[in-house]
Amino acid sequence: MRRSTATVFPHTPASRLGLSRERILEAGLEVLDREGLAAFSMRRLAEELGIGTMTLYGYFPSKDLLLDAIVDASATKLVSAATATSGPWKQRLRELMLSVRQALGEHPAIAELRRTRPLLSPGALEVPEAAMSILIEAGFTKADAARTYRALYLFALGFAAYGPRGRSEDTATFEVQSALSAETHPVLVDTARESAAAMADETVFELGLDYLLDGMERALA
Amino acid sequence: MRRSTATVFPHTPASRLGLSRERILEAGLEVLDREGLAAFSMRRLAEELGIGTMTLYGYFPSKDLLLDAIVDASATKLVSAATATSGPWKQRLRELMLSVRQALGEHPAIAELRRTRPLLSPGALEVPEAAMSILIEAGFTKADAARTYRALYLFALGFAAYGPRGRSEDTATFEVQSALSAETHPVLVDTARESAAAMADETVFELGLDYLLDGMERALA
DNA sequence: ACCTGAACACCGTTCAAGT
DNA sequence: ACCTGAACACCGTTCAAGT
Repeated sequence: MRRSTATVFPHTPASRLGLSRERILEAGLEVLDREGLAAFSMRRLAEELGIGTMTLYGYFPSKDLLLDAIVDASATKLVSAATATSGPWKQRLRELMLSVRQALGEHPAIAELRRTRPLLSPGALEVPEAAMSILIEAGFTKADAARTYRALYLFALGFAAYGPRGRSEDTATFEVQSALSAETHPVLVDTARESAAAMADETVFELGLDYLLDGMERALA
Repeated sequence: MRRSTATVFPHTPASRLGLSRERILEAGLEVLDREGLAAFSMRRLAEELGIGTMTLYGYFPSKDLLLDAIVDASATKLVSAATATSGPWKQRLRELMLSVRQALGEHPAIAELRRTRPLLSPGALEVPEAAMSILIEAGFTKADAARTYRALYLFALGFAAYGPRGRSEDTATFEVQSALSAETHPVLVDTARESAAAMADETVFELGLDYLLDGMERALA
């Protein structure tokens, strides 16, 4: 149902203000990136574009559908990354998941939005198409390939949504230490610096991804 | 700063309405579970409790701090799960992560809230304390143990926040198939049933967890 | 002391009107 | 045809007042 936006509002009206759905989506993504989902409102976006709030409703029937369209548009950009290469399956899958993670990481608000908006536009499906192709070639059954891709994707989403968020390592250290006492949490106290560093560590994605790929390799053998 | 709630509002006032912070948190979690974060409002919660909206502000200084307290309270329940057992490190860690996943899955709105609320209350720290202890015993360095736990935890959060959500397998199949064409997505079309099943499959968590644990074992060797 | 209604500055969206 | 202000039913929170 939600996907019918494009057919309900099929073409750009002859705007007197230089408006178009694309222009609105672009500005919407900017506001999301800059101020976050919580600050995103129809009134705020209209102000950004210098138009009346209700003008937006000539291009998108609701805030929800506008957000869906922003998610779709930003997902389509993944296509080029997905159309990659040849080589050993582990390496190809690794590169694909790294590009997924990068794409998710560039727009943190998008990852948040995806929680309630499963992504099924053609552009967004390039990644699972490529991943499933690699997995089946590697020797997984259809069912195992699907479940395995799902595990990889959920890890990438988890990292994008809950991973490092600009917070500095020092801040994290302070936060961890101030909540601890040596009697109740001896190990965490002893590893406070390392735990704080891990929270800010972007390479945790690659660490987890390599654990997953190695575990997959073992399951194939 | 956010954690100072408890000291700013240290005790339950002598309520004429049988109110207490605990009672409010309990009702808040019920509303979150039943209606989701989007529907949660101070007015809605007050209505649920049969009190004036502003009465809530005598117990919690803001909606944000009330939500923090709900997250903390629900996290503390994990303690018992964390105080588990002996045995091989893989098995102990596996059980611990399964209990984390179960706890996160029982209250989906909590997983959503954690996105912007790092959890540092003493109760919530039992799990990382136990996990780090197992990992160091297994032979990981402090830094690798911290990064590895982080990867495991991000996978659990990803599954809780983005995993199966009651949607039936049939619905998922329909949604996947209706977006596909055989020319552009041959593999997905060929595996539509399996891909849809994977989206609804609760055991994907265990699959990914076992991949991670096997990969970790290999890294130790 | 505990509790609360009115009011303010927000929000998404309907509807009727303006060009 | 495209664009929009007023109005409605919401929201979190301040403030002053009620018991």
